[in-house]
Amino acid sequence: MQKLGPLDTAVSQDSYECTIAVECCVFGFQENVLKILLVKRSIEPFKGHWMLPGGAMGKGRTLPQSVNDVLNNLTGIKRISLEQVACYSEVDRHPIKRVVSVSFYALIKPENYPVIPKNYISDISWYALDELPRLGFDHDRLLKDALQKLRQNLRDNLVFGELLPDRFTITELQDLYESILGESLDRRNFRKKVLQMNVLEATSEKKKGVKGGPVLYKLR
Amino acid sequence: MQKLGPLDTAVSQDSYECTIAVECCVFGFQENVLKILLVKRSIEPFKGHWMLPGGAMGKGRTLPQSVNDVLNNLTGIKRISLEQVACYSEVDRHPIKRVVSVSFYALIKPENYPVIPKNYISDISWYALDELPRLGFDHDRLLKDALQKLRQNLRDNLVFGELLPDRFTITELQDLYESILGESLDRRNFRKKVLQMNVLEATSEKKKGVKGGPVLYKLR
DNA sequence: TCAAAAGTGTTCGGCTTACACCCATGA
DNA sequence: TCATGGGTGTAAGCCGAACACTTTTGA
Repeated sequence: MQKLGPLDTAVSQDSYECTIAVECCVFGFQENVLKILLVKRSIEPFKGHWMLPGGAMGKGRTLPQSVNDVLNNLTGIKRISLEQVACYSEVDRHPIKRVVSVSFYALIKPENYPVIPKNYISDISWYALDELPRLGFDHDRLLKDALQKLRQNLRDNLVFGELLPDRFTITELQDLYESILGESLDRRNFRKKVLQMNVLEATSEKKKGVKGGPVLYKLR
Repeated sequence: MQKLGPLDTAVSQDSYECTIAVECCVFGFQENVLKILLVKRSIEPFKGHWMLPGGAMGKGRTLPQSVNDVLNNLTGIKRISLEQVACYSEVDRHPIKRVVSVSFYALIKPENYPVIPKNYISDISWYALDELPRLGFDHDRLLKDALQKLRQNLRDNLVFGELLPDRFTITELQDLYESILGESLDRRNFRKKVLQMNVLEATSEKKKGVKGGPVLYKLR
């Protein structure tokens, strides 16, 4: 076993310090499919590769704050809420230096957050999950883990963040669920289930421009 | 919003670096109750306080490796397997310097891992969960989160690590479950459930010295 | 022999699944 | 008017919860 640097988190002066990065899987729902926000790097390493937006934790900033900082600095997205996924510490996960990353996911409505590539990002785009490019670093794995966590949370809780507009039909909600879970669900059973959760409230409006004239719901 | 130190995890030379610590909730099952291994600090800050064993990540070491390093250096425990719980990044969680901690939990048989206080640890002890002292730093919270994760994993998977001896009775297994979950379970339902999971195998032996002569089981 | 723990089966209710027809609306 | 999607109910199977008596063993 390797000799430890510091035995104590409190007092040792010779602590080995290391860059902590945050990486964020920003999920959005667009054209009826679940998408993930990717950015293209214009610098080495992994120049020209698509990847999850990420960057170093700021001094005096917590990890969730840093995710917001990073997103704002790379994509223009501001103040979104996040869920922690996991921490990645393999020594060689970054080709140049040691970086420990903490990954997060977020659920947003793309139409509320116009994105622009900033700083070293040359391109930015929402990708459907089944049309993903190969990602830089170990972000394929990070994305896989985040999606799994999202699915788990969705099954447990019915939290769909702010992926839908304020008023939505049950079919739209079902499309969202199917898109996230990657499986199709029975219409009647789905309706029964979400209605008896008692979190939806029917409005008096109906959705126009679609056959059948479905009732619009809102969150209670 | 605060200016970011580095915008890029890859190239910037001026990255803000910070100590990463690991903290470990080592659970054991002793005298029929779930216990947690605590150590008493002999140095400031929190001198004289009980806390979870923890320490800085080592250079060139992953987080799980570092947990093992730290445990070995503080308690003598070697090579146990770990589950990641969460990452804690509040700026003031350490009174002297900035530390980001990643917490883990582990399940071991205390009789297999004799513990001794080493380095700056003045005392070490297994505590029942309902007799806990107040812990130093934010370890009360870390422990609470770890216990919740352990319970969740237990409900999902039937994984009880190596908390039990090789041969055990179903009642012993049930005692373990009740102790971890903090609730009592119906004997018949519990038996049915674990047996139909098909992970237990009855041996031809019966446990001696206990009334009723229960059959000993082992993991399949 | 008696006290304590082991071992065993059934019933009930709720939840999930599967499934088909009529209605409202836009084209 | 017709094609599309919206809206609805019921039956079957599965799972978890509740519950009592007999058997085995140690004391």
